[in-house]
Amino acid sequence: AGGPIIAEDQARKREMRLLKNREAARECRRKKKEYIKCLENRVAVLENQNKALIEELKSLKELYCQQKTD
Amino acid sequence: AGGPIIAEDQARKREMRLLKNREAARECRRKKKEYIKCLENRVAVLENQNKALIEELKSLKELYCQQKTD
Amino acid sequence: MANPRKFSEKIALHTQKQAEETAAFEQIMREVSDATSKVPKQHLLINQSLGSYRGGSLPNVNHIGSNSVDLKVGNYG
Amino acid sequence: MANPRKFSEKIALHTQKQAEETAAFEQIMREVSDATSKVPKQHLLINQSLGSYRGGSLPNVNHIGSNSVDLKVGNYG
DNA sequence: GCCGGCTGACGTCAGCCTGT
DNA sequence: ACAGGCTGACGTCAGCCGGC
Repeated sequence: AGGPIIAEDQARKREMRLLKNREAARECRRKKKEYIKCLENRVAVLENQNKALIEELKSLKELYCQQKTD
Repeated sequence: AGGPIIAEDQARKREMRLLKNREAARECRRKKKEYIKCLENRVAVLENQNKALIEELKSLKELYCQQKTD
Repeated sequence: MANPRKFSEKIALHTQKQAEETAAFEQIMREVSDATSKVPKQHLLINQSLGSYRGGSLPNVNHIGSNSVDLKVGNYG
Repeated sequence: MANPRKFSEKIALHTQKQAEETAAFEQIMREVSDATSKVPKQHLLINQSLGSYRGGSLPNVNHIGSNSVDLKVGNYG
């Protein structure tokens, strides 16, 4: 009868799904890793900008206070 | 003979390792998730501080320029 | 050493840096606020109403269950 | 909408915000630099040697293979 | 040395959301 | 409704590194 034939089709369908999901999982892990690197790099950039802004604020404050005493 | 007994010990050793590694994997995934949340929260905090510092720098610059014209 | 393997140490390093940077941030904000509160010369004008408005909406990383701490900045007026 | 599921969209949002913030950062730095370069009154003193030193070491996230861009800040003197 | 704790990477299952 | 793409979470294997 046609039973085993249908079973073979379902088996191939399942293997296809597993293969697709396998590759998708690899790409997903890669993207997640890249996202973490993006976050760490963004933290580093914001850190440097914060330090530079604070230093600039200190300098400008000193200039402002010095000029205020004139 | 003592063959099967040794095999049973090795099997229990293996199951013990698998169990330990299972729980370790759960805790590791939890810590990784917490680390990502930490990074995202840190980015948000640095973002707000950056904006506040830029606004403060703008205000102080205007005050400095205004007083410079006296 | 600067980039540990364990996630616990990474979190510890980030929280420590965040605490230090927040302290330096609040300190410089207070210093600038104190310096600008003392009126320049003897003008005595109250021109600080607009121009120093800090009311940005917070980024809101996850909105629920994000364990966010110190997200909003204080008003150093 | 603000917190997409796909990692690609998250990365895109972060890179976009980083570009905007970097532009605003460089702009305000140039403005302050231009405002301070014009000597206050007619004093004409060169007192800008010390006090505006920017030479911090960079955080250095991974030191290898981190694809770090725009990590160092420029010298707006 | 070797052994155990943590983590990187894999494949699989279950679930959400979008487009058809 | 239903199939398909992405991702969250699981268990397993392999590998690194610190402590015994």
